Amino acid sequence: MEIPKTYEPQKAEEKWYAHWMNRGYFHSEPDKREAYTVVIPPPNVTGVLHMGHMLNNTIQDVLVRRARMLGKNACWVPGTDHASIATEAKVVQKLRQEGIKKSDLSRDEFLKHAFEWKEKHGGIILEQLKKLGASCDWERTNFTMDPEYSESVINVFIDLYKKGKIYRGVRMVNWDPEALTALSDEEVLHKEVNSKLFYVRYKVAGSDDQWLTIATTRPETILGDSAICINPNDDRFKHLHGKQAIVPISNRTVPIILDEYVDMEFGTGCLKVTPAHDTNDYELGKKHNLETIDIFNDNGTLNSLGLHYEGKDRFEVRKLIEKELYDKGYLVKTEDHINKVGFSERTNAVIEPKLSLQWFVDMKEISQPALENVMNGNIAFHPDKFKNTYKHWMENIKDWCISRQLWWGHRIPAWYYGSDSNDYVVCKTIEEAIELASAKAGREISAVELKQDEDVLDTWFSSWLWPISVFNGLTDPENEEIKYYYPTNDLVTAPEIMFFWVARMIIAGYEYMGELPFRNVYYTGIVRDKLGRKMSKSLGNSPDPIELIEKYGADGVRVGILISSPAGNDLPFDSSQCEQGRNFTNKVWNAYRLVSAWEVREMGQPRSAQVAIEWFDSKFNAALIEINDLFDKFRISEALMAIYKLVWDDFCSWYLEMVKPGFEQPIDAKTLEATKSFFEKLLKVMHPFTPFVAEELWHLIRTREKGDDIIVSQWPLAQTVDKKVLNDFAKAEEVITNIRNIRKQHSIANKVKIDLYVKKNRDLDQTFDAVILKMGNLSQLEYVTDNVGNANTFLVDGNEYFIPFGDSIDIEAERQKLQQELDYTKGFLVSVQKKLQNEKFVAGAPEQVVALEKKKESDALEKIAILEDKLSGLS
RNA sequence: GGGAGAUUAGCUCAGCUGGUUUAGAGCACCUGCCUUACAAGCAGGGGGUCGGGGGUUCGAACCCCUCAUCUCCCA
Repeated sequence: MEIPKTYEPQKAEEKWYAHWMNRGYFHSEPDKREAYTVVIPPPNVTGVLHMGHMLNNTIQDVLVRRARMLGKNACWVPGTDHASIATEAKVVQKLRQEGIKKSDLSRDEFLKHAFEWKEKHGGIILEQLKKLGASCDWERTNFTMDPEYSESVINVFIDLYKKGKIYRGVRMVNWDPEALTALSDEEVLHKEVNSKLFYVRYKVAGSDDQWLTIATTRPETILGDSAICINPNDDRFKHLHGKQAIVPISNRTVPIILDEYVDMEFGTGCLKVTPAHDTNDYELGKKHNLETIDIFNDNGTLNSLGLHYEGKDRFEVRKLIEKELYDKGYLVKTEDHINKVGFSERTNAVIEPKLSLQWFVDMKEISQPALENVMNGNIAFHPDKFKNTYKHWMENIKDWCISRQLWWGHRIPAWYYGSDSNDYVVCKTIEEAIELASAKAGREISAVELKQDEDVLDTWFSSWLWPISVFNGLTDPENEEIKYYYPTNDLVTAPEIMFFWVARMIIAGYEYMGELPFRNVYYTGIVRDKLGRKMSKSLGNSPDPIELIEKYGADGVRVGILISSPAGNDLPFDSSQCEQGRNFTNKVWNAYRLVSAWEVREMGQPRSAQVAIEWFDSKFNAALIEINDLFDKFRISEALMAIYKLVWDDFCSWYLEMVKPGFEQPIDAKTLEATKSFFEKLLKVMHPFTPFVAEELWHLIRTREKGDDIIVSQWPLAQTVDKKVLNDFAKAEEVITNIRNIRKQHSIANKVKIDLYVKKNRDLDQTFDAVILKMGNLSQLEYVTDNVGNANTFLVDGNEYFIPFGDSIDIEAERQKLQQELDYTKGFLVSVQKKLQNEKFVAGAPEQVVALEKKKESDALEKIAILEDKLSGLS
């Protein structure tokens, strides 16, 4: 059968993925083997695969496939996240297109739409992961709103409440006026924007014409001012102590207070205090007992306290009020100003600090073990520089606002029965609520009187339980699976969600399992485009991963995305890398084509093949040891590069060329067998990176029993490395390269056989002479004692090599070449001798270092003598 | 404003406890080859005063100081 000249990935990918699924290789059940567990960072249920997912999941698959081959019981749990804000926003938008307003729907009606949307779009991303080759245990697919999962979330809320770690309170929160919900600090992105600094003057109360001037970026909030604050040490304003000021437009009289918080350098040194609309002002307000005047509606328009601006949007009011202040003579001047403004991560709306009644988790105490166990290395970060960032955050951890004014998510299990802010109970069911509320109120409370909290929990309040809840560790703590699979082994994720997710999973792990959730965290970088921009939908600079897979094959894309992606470094992605990956799969394919064409005949094994096998055996083992070590250090892309070079350079370019019989010549059985067995080992180490082509070739290279699949084969065991063989071969390689060079310089075709003479000045191992003969296409290799005249020469390890060419030799070129080498060697000698002449070096440096320098010196001297001798012989 | 990290070839990165390094790899580039596995290939080659300056040391890409530039995180 004719084997195609290029590898065709599509068919192989479909065939083998289906085969793996049918054989149940991805499925894991607890057994006696050591468990290796990875939980997927659950993508948004309605999301689609982007390059970040590709990177992240390829790394996970590489780790999982290798663990499986190491004989571990590998379990990779997939699933999706309900992503409350993102999903709800999408559903709202879709309904709007259909002419339905969310506010016209009841909660249940809305949730029905949301679930329909989830059924329709949910899980697309998981299907896409299959195309990539992800070997997830699909029977274990989880969703953060699955009934049992939801139960854990609610249980944890109740438990933390009972422990006094969850409280309800009025706090300054980040308000998203578009999504109409509170956000956690982590969901707010701060960006620099060009804005204006407005200088506005306030009249000092009781004076005729005494003014003070404040500077603000938000003049519209003047209507909510409750004080003016100055630094008590500011000599400029001593005369204002104890006075009051009149707020422009609203004409309210507010106190002038003193606090060292005010930066005397910034603006005018006078600060307007608006406790309802600025976090720092809120703190000031609390300290000085100021009135809190909230002038905004939830959607960012002004309310009745905004006077004649009622109903207008905050940004519109900013423009209008500027004019009014100017017209009335309050606006002193404006300046251009760059400041940082918070934006909603989801809706990109400008965040409004807003006072509201929300639920919080008290983080101080429960986060302690999470900090300790990362700092002491029980949980390892790769790269570990992220420990610093983590430490900084954990040491300054703030309480976590967990309530969201949304419907899509886990509804807060709190039940209200009265008008007092304390008239509520926290429990799972309305039946319990009736009981608890009655007890608390001291009277019979009926179901009708009870109203469940309208809010849902922050999505991360469910994802932080992910490594536990996918094994039902909270609802069924004694079950076999949680005991077997938890703690999981490695987590692969992006540093952006270190606080959102990683830190909180660690916290939940210690709080609920008394143990770490995973041992290693591998942080990937951000995938960027060629220009260094983050890949994003809005920029349209992100290639569609599925199209890439169709074009380059899944293996090609996997290689392309990993080839230059060290942990924690951003990955500037360019599709040419996938081309490199595809070329690699094609190279291996063609190596197979070559080997498959060889026919065995009973014959002796050529010497060149025999030594080639000896060499590659050591070479492979040396590389395997390195590859294992790189894996242990989570240096995944370096491991891939080591494999790439082992396969392409060592196996294809050297080994196969050495054992390859002449055109249409047969091969001996021993060499073919050794070659096939090397090939199999190479396919095994390739398999985690390029699973499809590896499986395909595994089955082509030999007929296999049922169940003999590479995915479940045993990872090669590293055997002994003969360093002498490697060393001797390196010298033979150098000789061959020199021969090729001379051929090229003199345009001698590869087909033309040439002679090589060797003058032995030193011990010379002749093991690889047969290889030199073959690879150099020599007619003979002869050892001589005298110089050979009229020849090209080169030096390897102190021995002289001659290739005579009769008349064709270009003496001048040869002289130049020798002179160049001589100059370099002399320069080198000088640098070595400088060291050796330095008495302090000889006295101070370790013996070995000095001995090495001496060896370098003698080698250089010897080389110089030979080169000079040759040069003089040329004239 | 606070914190972390980075700066090595055109690009992306290695270089681990300072000494086998007048610095390595892959890609890109240049030259020659359609050599009968692969032109998605083969063979060969060029390219870096290790961001600038100062210091410690017998010895610095590596340690210290300083300046510059960039990235990320937090407020």
